[in-house]
Amino acid sequence: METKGSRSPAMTDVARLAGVSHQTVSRVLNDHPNVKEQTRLRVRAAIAELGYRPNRAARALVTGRSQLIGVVARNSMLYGPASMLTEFEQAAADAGFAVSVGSVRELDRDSISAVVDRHLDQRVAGLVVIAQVASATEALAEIPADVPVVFIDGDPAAGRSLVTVDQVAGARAAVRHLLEAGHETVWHVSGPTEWFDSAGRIQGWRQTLQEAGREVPPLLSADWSAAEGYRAGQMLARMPEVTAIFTANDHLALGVLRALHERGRRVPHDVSLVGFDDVPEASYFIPPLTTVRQAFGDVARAALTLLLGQMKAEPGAADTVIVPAQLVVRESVAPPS
Amino acid sequence: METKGSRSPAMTDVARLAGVSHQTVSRVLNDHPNVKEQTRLRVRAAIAELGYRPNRAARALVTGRSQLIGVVARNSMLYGPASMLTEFEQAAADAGFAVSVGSVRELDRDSISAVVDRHLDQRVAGLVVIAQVASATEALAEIPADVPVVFIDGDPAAGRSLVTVDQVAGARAAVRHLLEAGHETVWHVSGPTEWFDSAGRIQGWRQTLQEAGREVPPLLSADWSAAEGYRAGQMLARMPEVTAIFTANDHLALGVLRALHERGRRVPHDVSLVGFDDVPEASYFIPPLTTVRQAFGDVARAALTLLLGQMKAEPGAADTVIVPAQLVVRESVAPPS
DNA sequence: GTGGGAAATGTTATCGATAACAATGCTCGC
DNA sequence: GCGAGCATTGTTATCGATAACATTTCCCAC
Repeated sequence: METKGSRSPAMTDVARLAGVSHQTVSRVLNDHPNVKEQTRLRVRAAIAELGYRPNRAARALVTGRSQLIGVVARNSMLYGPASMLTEFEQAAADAGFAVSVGSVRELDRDSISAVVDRHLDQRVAGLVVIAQVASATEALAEIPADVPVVFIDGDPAAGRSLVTVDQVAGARAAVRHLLEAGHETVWHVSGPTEWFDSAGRIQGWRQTLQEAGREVPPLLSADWSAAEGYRAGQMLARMPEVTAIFTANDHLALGVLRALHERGRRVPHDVSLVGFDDVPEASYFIPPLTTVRQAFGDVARAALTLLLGQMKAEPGAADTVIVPAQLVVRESVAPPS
Repeated sequence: METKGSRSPAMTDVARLAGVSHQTVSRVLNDHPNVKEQTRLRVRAAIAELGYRPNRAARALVTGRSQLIGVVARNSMLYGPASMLTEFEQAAADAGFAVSVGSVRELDRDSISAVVDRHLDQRVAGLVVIAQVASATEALAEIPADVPVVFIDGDPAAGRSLVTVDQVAGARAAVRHLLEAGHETVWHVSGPTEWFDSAGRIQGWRQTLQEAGREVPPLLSADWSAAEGYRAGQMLARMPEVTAIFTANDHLALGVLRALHERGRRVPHDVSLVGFDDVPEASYFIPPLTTVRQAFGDVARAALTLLLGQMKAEPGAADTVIVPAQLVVRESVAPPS
């Protein structure tokens, strides 16, 4: 387009070409009502001819707000957060927004404040905080009240604008599936307990067992890694009474799978297993893993909708969207032998 | 900090408090040499007292360039690109830059141009293009020559500023490792052949076999998924002469692993297997996977360094950095039985 | 056909920084 | 003790958009 050696055209260039004032060009650009149709077309033509594109910096300066959405996320290669981010970026791009990521090593107050400040420097139009732990929610105190904010995965009870997957229901589906296969009870390898996601899954697991009048075995809590899944699996593999395991994500399941394999306990013949996430590889585990899928795309789109809503209307409007989770049945569950 | 209800302080506020002109404040901020030490301190104090932070939009407007680096990447949850992105964001943040991601469904010219244009709208200070296929490199024609650009994973022969992992050497190490274990030859399940990464790994595989005077078996090419790895694995599992397999990434290896398992061919007893990437779960595959690790952090930092270099000096300076890959030996390789 | 009011357009101020130039102040040599 | 020359600081213009207000145009009712 703008392969000319000179600088890119500004609004006044368009105005000159169209024979109007720059303000009229601005009005056309912003879809103001009081512009004659004929003028509008003339301006549009001039814009097209020059390949004009508005300078976002200038606009941001005068309006005090950019076409940029800041995302705060933990720096991690975890499947969930990473999926979330790409999905959100796609949705935002479709709505004409750019996304600036600010990742943070730990979700503590200070790190989050620093990233939020960086985003505010850029005069972001809104913020999305992927806040899987309570400390992240606390950091919201740092965010000025007039900046639209949406949380993903935060505390469902916080009364802030928030989108999250129905972890409890997902876990219930997983546990119910195992009970229905005939298992007496279900063991759970959870994620870090300070994560809301973990808490929800633990709660769903515990409730379902209790409602069915089953004994609730001790909780094994881990981080999200295959390594810790393996460690937990080594314990579980030694206990013959363990016939059904629900892990808080698929990578934990992978670790458990290997531990069971090493002790000669076969899945699903001896032990049934259900994961969470439905990572793309899950159907190629040995055996293919029954798991719970989270609709990250839906979460991302819902978050964007909430954010855009806040930009138009009052920021700070609390609105909670809970996206359902879905059990994906494969071959890692069977009746107890 | 700026919890006051009013707007955040501007440079003139700082100037007034420090008893200097706003220009002097600007000079302090930009580390200009000719400011008296005493004045500098006074201004610094005023900045701290007010919690002043420069308005990036205003700066971008007048300099024509923001403190924002645009990254163009394919929208995918592949381990490599995703790792790349987070690592780069970290490095950029440390250098005081924000990162705007622009992901794209396909790496064709049009999609890339669109994303690049969006970034140019934001007046990015530089661009990083994660360009795994040739079509991405072609799209560089759209990028004005005065914008610093660094490619990651692009065509090593393109003569553009580029950082990439030494795919050839990585593949050579993998194949050599298998040959040294005593295997007659090594089969290869590659990624999509139009990817530079794939091409490099194929080349390294082929070269190493040829140099050792071994027969080069037919290439099995796939996408990067466990699903296609499984399909390729089903074929390979049926062929008794296959004793060593090198897959172009770990997820392919996972699929192969399952296919071999299903046909009762044991790894590494009957078949040896080497992957590529070293995803965190790789040591929890059954058996733990020998693979090749790519130093994504190094790639990201090198890319940033190149980019900053271009910003200071001439953009367009061609400079190629090749980051080594490293074989990680685990348990999926053994001598042929 | 004329006055009123809305629709359409133009003018000027503004956002908050940097750049270019102007104007001080200081040091030092003779 | 005075002027050259550099170090330091201030003034004004500028980037490219939107906002607020001013002005012109148009249409219609009376």
